[in-house]
Amino acid sequence: MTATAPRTFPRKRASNGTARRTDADEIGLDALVGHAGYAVRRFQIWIFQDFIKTLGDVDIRPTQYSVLTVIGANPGLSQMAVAKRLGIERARLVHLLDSLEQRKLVKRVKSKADRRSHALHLTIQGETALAKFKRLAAEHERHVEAKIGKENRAQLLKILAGFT
Amino acid sequence: MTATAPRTFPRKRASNGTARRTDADEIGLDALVGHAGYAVRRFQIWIFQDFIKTLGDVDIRPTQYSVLTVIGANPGLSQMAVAKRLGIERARLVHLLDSLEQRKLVKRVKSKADRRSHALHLTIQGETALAKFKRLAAEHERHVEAKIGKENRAQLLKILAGFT
DNA sequence: GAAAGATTGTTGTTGACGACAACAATTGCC
DNA sequence: GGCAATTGTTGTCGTCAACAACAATCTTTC
Repeated sequence: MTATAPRTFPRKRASNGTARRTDADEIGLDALVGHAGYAVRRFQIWIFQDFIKTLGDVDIRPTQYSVLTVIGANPGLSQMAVAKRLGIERARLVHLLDSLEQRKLVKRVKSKADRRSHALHLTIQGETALAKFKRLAAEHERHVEAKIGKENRAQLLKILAGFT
Repeated sequence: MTATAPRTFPRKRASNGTARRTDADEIGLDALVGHAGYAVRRFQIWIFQDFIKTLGDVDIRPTQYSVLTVIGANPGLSQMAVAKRLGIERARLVHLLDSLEQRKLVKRVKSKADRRSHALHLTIQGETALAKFKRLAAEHERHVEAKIGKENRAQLLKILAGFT
């Protein structure tokens, strides 16, 4: 655009007299402080990033973990039931299960009772893998405790119990 | 509709007589209960949906609201500073500001001190609009109180204050 | 004072994710 | 038997985070 590029300017030191306020600490949030949604959002981002990192070696994301956990605790569920329970779109669950089935962690068994639906089960490797995932998830949960405090985490779980 | 699915009262029963466990209430979550991330995620989805619905008439989403709030409280900030403060990618902020600028709520002023950066300001309409947004956001916050309880919300804000 | 490196805004891509819509196969209902 | 509803699937669209590359500009360093 502006092809003229004579940059020989007298030194305008922006960092001398006028504070530039580029540091996050100095910037006020005004009304944002006191908004539950903002705090929850930031916390959720942090917690997911820690979960993803902690379970990075096994390459399991939070949603995948929740699917495996529910299937593990309730073998034979249909995709619709899992989707409803976890608040996932059934269209989305298709891809999630495709991935998990490809990794031999889950298998779709054609249901005898309802030939439209699939009964979801963990494979043998899925069971042992989930056990490992749970250990790593527990480690992640300890990170949360370390971040906000043990009793704060317990308090939080109690407050939000109605949403699980 | 996702998180707090309305209960289906009549127990569904397959033709063969075995309970089908399609209702969410009957499905256990096993290890998922006790995971802070899961509860926080579900709560965050609920809270954002209520925010979007409550500010639906003015068509303002949570992220847009946070950007407007920070600019309103700190006029003249650069895009980089806003992005850092809110934990948004600067690439993402470009589109957000494009939209807000198109709606005449925000203006990008070429900075004198640093010709690379833009000083962000609310327009006059932006100021009055933000005032209205804040009233609606306060209404949303009352919804949160009604959902989890007044002192629970306060407790939550205290616990998560470090993430803002 | 000029070269080298860092920063700012921008554009683009990728992938996870939610919301919808349409479809075939199957089931339930009347 | 016929018709509406359900289940899994495929596809599209839009939001959002994470990167990468780039031009313009600033800062640092020699």
